[in-house]
Amino acid sequence: MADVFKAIADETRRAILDELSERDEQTLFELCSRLAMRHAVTSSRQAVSQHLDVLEAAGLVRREKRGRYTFHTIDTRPLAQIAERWPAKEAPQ
Amino acid sequence: MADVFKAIADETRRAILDELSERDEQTLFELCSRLAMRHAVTSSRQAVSQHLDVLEAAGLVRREKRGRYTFHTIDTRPLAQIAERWPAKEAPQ
DNA sequence: AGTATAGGCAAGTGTCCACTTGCCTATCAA
DNA sequence: TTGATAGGCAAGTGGACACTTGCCTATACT
Repeated sequence: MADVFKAIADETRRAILDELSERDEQTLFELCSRLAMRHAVTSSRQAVSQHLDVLEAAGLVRREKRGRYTFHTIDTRPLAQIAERWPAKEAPQ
Repeated sequence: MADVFKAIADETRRAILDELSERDEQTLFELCSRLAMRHAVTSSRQAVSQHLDVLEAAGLVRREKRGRYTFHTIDTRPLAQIAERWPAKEAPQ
């Protein structure tokens, strides 16, 4: 669970989640080009790949290999637990 | 908003939010002793104070000074926006 | 006035981490 | 089978940040 907090602490990884949230099942190269064009992310392919390692370790992204392509899918379930950990108070003044 | 992600990336700061979520309106010294006893946090007073600076900058903690005491209050509202940013998909398989 | 309590300010240190660089492997098309 | 595409592996580097240390200020109590 601590991995989830570390994962979303980085701006580039949040942009990756944004992008995967718009369009799922992207390959690494696809992600790189779309991040550059639509999210002003200039990171290299290796940098994005390392970010995907972190996101996968946190359970926020799943990888599925088919032939020479690896598709990436977002999994938002770990994020739901964050708001549940510190519940809103009953009566805001 | 980026400050919120940075703020909750740290284990000690999450423990501070846990503690304030259980008991609000604590002073710095009160927080330090309760963190040590109940959350196994061994950080110094200065360390906790610096963490509270970060939490305040993120809008997650408010400070209120009365006399020689400063009381700390949790504000969970910024956390609600996290789950909203990456909405859950409609039909999980 | 003097002392204890509650807390702030600021410089220094060590560690983690994002990113780069260079090279290697695997799959597919001609 | 040669080349292009898609991606992995690993070492090195620079900067951000959590934490300490030392000293200072302010409020309250006797």
